[in-house]
Amino acid sequence: MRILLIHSDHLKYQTKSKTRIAEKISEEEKAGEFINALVVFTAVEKEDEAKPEEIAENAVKEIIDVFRNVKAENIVIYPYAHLSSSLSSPKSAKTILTNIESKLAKMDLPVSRVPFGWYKSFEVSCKGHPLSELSRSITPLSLPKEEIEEKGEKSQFFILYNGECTDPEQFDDFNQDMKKLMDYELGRGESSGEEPPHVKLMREKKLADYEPSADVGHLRWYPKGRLIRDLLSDYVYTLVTDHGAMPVETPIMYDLADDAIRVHAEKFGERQYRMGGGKKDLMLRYACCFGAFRILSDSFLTWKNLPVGIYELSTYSFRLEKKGEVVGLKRLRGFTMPDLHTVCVDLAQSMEEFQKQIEMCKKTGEDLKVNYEVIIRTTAEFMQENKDWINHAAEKIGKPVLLEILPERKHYWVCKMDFAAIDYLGRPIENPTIQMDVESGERFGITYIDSEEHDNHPIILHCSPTGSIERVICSLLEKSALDMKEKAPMLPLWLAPTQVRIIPITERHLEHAAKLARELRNAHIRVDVDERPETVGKKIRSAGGEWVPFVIVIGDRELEGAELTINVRETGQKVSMGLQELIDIIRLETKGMPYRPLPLPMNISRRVNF
RNA sequence: GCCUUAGUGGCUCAGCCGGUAGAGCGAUACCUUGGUAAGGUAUAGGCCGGGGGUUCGAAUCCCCCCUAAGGCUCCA
Repeated sequence: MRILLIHSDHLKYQTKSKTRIAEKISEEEKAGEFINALVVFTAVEKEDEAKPEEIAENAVKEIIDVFRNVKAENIVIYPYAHLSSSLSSPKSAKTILTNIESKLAKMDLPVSRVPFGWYKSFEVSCKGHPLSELSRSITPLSLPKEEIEEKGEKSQFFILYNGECTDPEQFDDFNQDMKKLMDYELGRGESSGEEPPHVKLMREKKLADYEPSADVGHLRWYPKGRLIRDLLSDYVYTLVTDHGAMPVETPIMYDLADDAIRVHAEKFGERQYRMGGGKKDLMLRYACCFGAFRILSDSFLTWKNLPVGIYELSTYSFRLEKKGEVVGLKRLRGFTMPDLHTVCVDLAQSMEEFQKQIEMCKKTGEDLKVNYEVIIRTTAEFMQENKDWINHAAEKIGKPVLLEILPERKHYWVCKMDFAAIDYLGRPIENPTIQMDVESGERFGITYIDSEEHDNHPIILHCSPTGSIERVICSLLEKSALDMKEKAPMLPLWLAPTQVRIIPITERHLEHAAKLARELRNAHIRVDVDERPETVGKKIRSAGGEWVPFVIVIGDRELEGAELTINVRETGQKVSMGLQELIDIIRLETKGMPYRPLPLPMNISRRVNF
């Protein structure tokens, strides 16, 4: 918001004609005169819409401050659009201006407001002393931090284990990761000041890199990284469709003129990308909720349909995170999140579905070989009424779970469960999540017909069974950095860009190498051939650097016999076996996991060095 | 966003109390036809992040900006 403050001897105005957005006024409001008045010319801006309350409060503070300083007798709020080129909607402007007026009136200050949306003539005579002309930009940020945080009491934390609810201070049967998670949640994590290793790894392994020509927190993905993303996408797709969800795809931007969209968007405050462009004020989605809810509210749902899940992978979701918070794959401004929304008839059904989704989230940890620690967050009220259910949820995890109890409901959910991997530096990477949403059904006008033919608003579960794709890759890389202390780091076999590398010793072994490669490729194994004229030692080393799980050297011996010598990265051993045996081993280990072919030239010498 | 630190060939870094721009890896070429984690030789490659200032002279000193990392805070 921009304001221009003029300390005037007098202000006179007269309304002339209405504009399209004029407010209704009484006869006596059509003209006015004020003596010794502080005139506040005010333009409400687009960005103010996110935090109207804070803006009004800050404006009031600023006005009172100047008012007392100049010792005026009146305050006049004067809507004056010409102070800004990025105006808010007239509706928000009226709301904010009225709000400022009533706040000042409540403090018994002599305040008046000139009508909004009229063409007016006016006369103002400025006193001309040093403080008589001031301009200010009002932002929600100028509100001191402590005052924002004052609202709401603090959460309480407990450890849930074996049906017991214990004070974290009293509990000592922790695994290391849970201890780290708890320290972090309770705000007593210590930091070593190191860089998270995944950032170096994602670049070194040519998976992804920063893109300086985009905004902060948007990445470029190289073929190997893109392959891993695609495999993970395939994985989640199969997982959720196996659970009965229906995939959809929805737009990435939404019109803020829709009230439901705007209110849901405001949950994110300033962390949104806004777009102008034409007459519409648009936001970029920060999750798939918007599109999913719009589909659901336009659908005809009956109790017989429910529970029903719709699924979308958000390539991309956008969140305008603070610059200093954006890091590698852990925190981005553009990210890809699997997002499942499950519509349930009531709390009871959503609680039942919730338990199934816990199983699903747990399974992703097993399939990805990532250890999750779990936090259940709930409102005090929900906890009170559903103790057994929460205990049951915690028991499913099979190890101690952190429980956060919030005194009041601050968000759209009453209960959520977060699964976090612990990174190399001992900090959580929040991955899968399940949330029980009691608000959006009503807000988005989503209804279903129950068996008595009444319309009802459903409870909606939000679930991301893996968390964002980027964070999954982040967890995998962080884990491999931890592994590095003890053994050769690697990705799960089904995600390894190259699963088998063949190294021919000399030119005369090339043909045989190519033949083996063809056979492996036909067996749906990602295989490549390092036919560069380098020494065997060097090629072995370079395969090691790429974390290739199986390496086969082809020389005269292999030309003669059927047995191959295979370097197995996992064990660090050289094993002798036939080709079919290798194929069987790989098939067994990647069973049930998605496959995509190698997205790179099979010959190493033809590869681009990104 | 704020505070701290950093930015030098594609990558990792040295040079930084001012005086001709350095190394290793990688790349390219040639030699080597080599059996399990770097074979040899040569060559190319730089607006020293950008802009301004001080100076006879700036990668080096000063100011502003950009980008990155760490911390604060919030999240998937």
